[in-house]
Amino acid sequence: MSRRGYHHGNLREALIEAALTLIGEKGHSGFTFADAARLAGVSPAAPYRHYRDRDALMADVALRGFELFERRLSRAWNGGAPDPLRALRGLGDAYLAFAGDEPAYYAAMFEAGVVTDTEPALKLASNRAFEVLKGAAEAIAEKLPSEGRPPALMIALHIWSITHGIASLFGRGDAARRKIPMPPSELLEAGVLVYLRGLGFGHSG
Amino acid sequence: MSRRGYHHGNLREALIEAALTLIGEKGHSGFTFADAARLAGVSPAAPYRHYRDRDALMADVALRGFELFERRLSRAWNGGAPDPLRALRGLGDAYLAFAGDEPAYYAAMFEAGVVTDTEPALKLASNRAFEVLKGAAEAIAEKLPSEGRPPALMIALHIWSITHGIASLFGRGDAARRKIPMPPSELLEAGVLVYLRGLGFGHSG
DNA sequence: TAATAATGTAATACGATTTTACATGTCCAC
DNA sequence: GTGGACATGTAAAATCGTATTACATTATTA
Repeated sequence: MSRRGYHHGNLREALIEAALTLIGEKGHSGFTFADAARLAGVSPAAPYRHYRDRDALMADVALRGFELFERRLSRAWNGGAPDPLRALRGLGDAYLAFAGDEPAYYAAMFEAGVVTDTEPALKLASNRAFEVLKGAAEAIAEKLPSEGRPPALMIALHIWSITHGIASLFGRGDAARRKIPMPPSELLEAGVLVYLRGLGFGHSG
Repeated sequence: MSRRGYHHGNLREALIEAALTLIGEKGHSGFTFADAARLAGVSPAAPYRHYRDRDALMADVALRGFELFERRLSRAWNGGAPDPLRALRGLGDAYLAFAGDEPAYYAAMFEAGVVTDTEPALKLASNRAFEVLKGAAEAIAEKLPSEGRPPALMIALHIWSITHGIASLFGRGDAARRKIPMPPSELLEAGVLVYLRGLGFGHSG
């Protein structure tokens, strides 16, 4: 992060670090390109060598966020071990922990208005993170009675939605969190258990 | 909106209108105080007579958004008529329709980083909107088997979370929407039905 | 090692933010 | 009604972020 001469040496990474710090402090609209440059110890024009504008830096933060997110979710899911239900619980906890522990990444990914469709790398990283959830839903679906079972994609979207809703409304690591009389992880676990019971989970099928 | 003399006559309202227009066009971070002033036809300093800064204007947009939201949700719930299940479906549809049709309000309420806890009026309006959901959850809970039934508050939080998650991820009226192969309202309805089945809805209790 | 690419700075133009002093209009007490 | 207080507007100016351009320095490599 500290530069040794005329050239910084690793400005791109330093700008990402600076953006994360500033977003964490003041929210996704509370950081400027010039702030990031100052924090990295370079002139206000230097960041333009690495990013077209502030939004491009934000998009790169989101990209790295999705990549980190995917790793965290994959590790938590752990291939469905020791059993799909426990692994799913761990997956939900990892999702909530990410939103709580990395509010800057989370804001860049989901709240800064970054459009994931236009940038292929961003779209890919976002899809990969979702694929972890989809894989989990498929493993769960196999344990369900086949009669009237919805597609695994729909199950994945339901679980993603309630998890994302809880994370966004109650599980954020900043001032915008709404307070409720229970931990978000408990709320999520209870909700998913009710949902899975509604799908006949645990019955023979 | 058009002024007749030295004084605007209704600048406060005009600024809200301008903010909604600009947020709708360019997202919650894509409008400035000066933009709003220009759109209202006044000097850049005029808005400061009505709002401390841009964030205060955004907070007022959020406040009005919550008030409108509460009216829309109340009307959709309609006291639980003709029956709680149908009314709940209408409530969910109203929630999604609000997010889709009023992305500017929705962004100010849920994505602009407005802290609802510090401003009493904002907190009140936000709570009132949630109370509609809570009332619906209570009406639904009465139809459930009493054994192992979670508190109505928890049911309300589950339904709020999945609805908000679907609205945020798939149901927004702007470019940040992620695309899925089904309408958000259908995804929500299916999810809530599974959840209610998991609570024993429809069984005798 | 010399040319070239990569990466930084300085200077500059422009616009947004925010304050201060001042101008104009509204409205209520009398 | 009218005069003064208050509300609400403008103008001007200081400060800062954005973004471009010309130039300076370092890294890379043929």
